Amino acid sequence: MKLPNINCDQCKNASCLLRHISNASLCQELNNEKRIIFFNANQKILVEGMPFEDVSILQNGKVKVYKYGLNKKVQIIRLSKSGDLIGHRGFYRNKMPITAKTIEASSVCMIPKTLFTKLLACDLKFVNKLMQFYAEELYDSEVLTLNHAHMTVKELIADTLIRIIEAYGLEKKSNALNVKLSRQEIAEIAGTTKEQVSKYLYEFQEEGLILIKGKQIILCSLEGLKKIVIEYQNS
Amino acid sequence: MKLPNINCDQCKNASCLLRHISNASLCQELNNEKRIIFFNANQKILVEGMPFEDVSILQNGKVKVYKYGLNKKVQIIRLSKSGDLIGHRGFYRNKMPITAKTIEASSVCMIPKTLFTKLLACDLKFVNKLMQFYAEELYDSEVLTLNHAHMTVKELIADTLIRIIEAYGLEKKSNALNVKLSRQEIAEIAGTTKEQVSKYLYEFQEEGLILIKGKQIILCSLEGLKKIVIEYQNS
DNA sequence: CGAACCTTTGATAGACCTCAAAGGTGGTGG
DNA sequence: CCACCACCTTTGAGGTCTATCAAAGGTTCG
Repeated sequence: MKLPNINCDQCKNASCLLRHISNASLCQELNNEKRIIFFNANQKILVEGMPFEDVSILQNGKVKVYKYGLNKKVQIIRLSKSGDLIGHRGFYRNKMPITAKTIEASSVCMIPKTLFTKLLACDLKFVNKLMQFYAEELYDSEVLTLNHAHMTVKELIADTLIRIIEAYGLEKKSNALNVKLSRQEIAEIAGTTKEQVSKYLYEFQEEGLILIKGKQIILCSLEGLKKIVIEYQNS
Repeated sequence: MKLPNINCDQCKNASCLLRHISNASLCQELNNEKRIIFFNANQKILVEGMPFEDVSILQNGKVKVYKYGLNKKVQIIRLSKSGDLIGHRGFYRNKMPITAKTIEASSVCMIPKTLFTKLLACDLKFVNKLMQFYAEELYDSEVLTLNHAHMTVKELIADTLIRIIEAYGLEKKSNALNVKLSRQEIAEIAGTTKEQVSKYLYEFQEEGLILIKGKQIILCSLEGLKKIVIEYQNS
C-alpha cells in the first residue's frame, strides 16, 4: 500500500541518512521520486536473489533481515529500526543478498537505484555518512562471527536478548522487550534451535534474570545477562 | 624497518585503492606523507585495542586479520593480500578492533589518519571506491556468519580451503596452496580446533580431493571441495 | 469452538571439543 | 654435520554439548 509522500525535512526520523543530503536540487528530486510504502506485519519487503531496484529505508516499524542456509534454515543477520537502511547490501551486486520481512506493521521509504547512484556521485558528505554506516555494520558483523564461533548456546542466547534490547528497547512501564519474537525467531538470531531457546529462557527465569509471561519477556537484570556474556569474554 | 618511498603511480599494485585518487595535489601530499614499512614473517602490524593512527595498505605479502575470543582463542576474520586495506576497521572508532599479523615477509604502506580523513573529505570518487570495498567486506562477513551458524565442521574446513585458495591462489607447477598455514591457523579461520582440521584434511586426502605433503597442501579437485560445500547449500 | 501454530519438556543419538601421548619437522648451536 | 629442543601434527579415547525427535499442553484467531 502506497502512503502519501512526506518531504524529508518534515519526516520525524532524525537518524535517517537522507538528512545528510546538502544539495537542494537533489533533495527536491528525492522528495519527488521516493515512494513511501506501507507493509503489514510478516510481509516481505525484499527477497533474496531478486534483482536490485530500490534502496529501502525503514521509516517506521520493525524489520528482520535474514539469509537462508542449510535446509532452508534461516539466519537473522540484523534487526532494523526506524532510519536504518535495509536495501544497501545489494547495491554493488545488483542482486539482493538478503530477505527483509516486517516483524510488525511498518512503512518503508523506497529510493530508485538510479537516483541513489546520483546521490553517491554528487554528495560527498552523504557518501561519507553512508560509509560510516557500512563500517558500523561491518564491525557488528565481525563481532557476531566471533561470537558464533566461540560462545556456548547459553551465552549466545543471553547475547541475543541484549541485542534485541539494544535494537528495540524496553516498554517503559512493564520493562518488557519492546518486540514480540517467537522462540523460533530468537533461535534464528542466536543461531540455534527453538527448543534450546525455550530451555535457556526458562533457566534465565530460574536465575531471576527475566520473567516469562507467554510471549512477553520482562527484563529483570540486564547486568545478569551481561555477566553471562562477559564471563565468556574474560574466561 | 622503513623502506624508501615509491610514488603511487610507480607502484606495481594495480588493485590498490589509492590508485583512484584523482586530485593531483592530494596525490602529491600522499606521496610525501606515506611511509612504506617492511615486516618479517609473524610480526604484528596492528594490535587490537591500540589507538588508531594510520590506515594501512598491504603493498606486498600476506597478512592475517584476527580477533581474540574465549580463552584468548583466535578467530581469523580475513586473509589480506596485496592492495588490501587493513587498518580501515578502526577508522570510525579510534580504537583498533582487530590484530593484523604477517604470515610471511610483507611491506605495508602507512597513511596518517589526518591525511586519510582529508582524502575522504575531498575525493568523491575515492570515497565511492572505498565504500564499495566496505560493502564487499560486509557481504563476505555476513556469508561467514551464516556459514558458521549452519555448516558442519567438515563443510567449514572445505569452505576454508576454498577461501584460502581464493585469497592467495595456487603455485603454478605443483598446484599447492600458495601459503603456509599451520593446522591451528586453518582452525582459526574455520572456527574449530587443530585436531579436527588434521582429521578432516586426512579425510579429504582419502577422498582424493587434496594431497598432504607435510605443511604443503596440494589441490587435486577444487570441484570436490566445492561439492562438499554446495551439497550443504542445496540440502 | 476448533484448527493451526507455538511452547515446553524429556529422551536419544551424534557431532564436536578436550585431553593425552606418540611421532614428525625444522631450526639452532655446539 | 649432528644432536637437541621446541613446536607441530596425528591419532585415539572419553565426555560434554547440542540438535533432533516426539508428545503433551497452551495460545491465538477465525
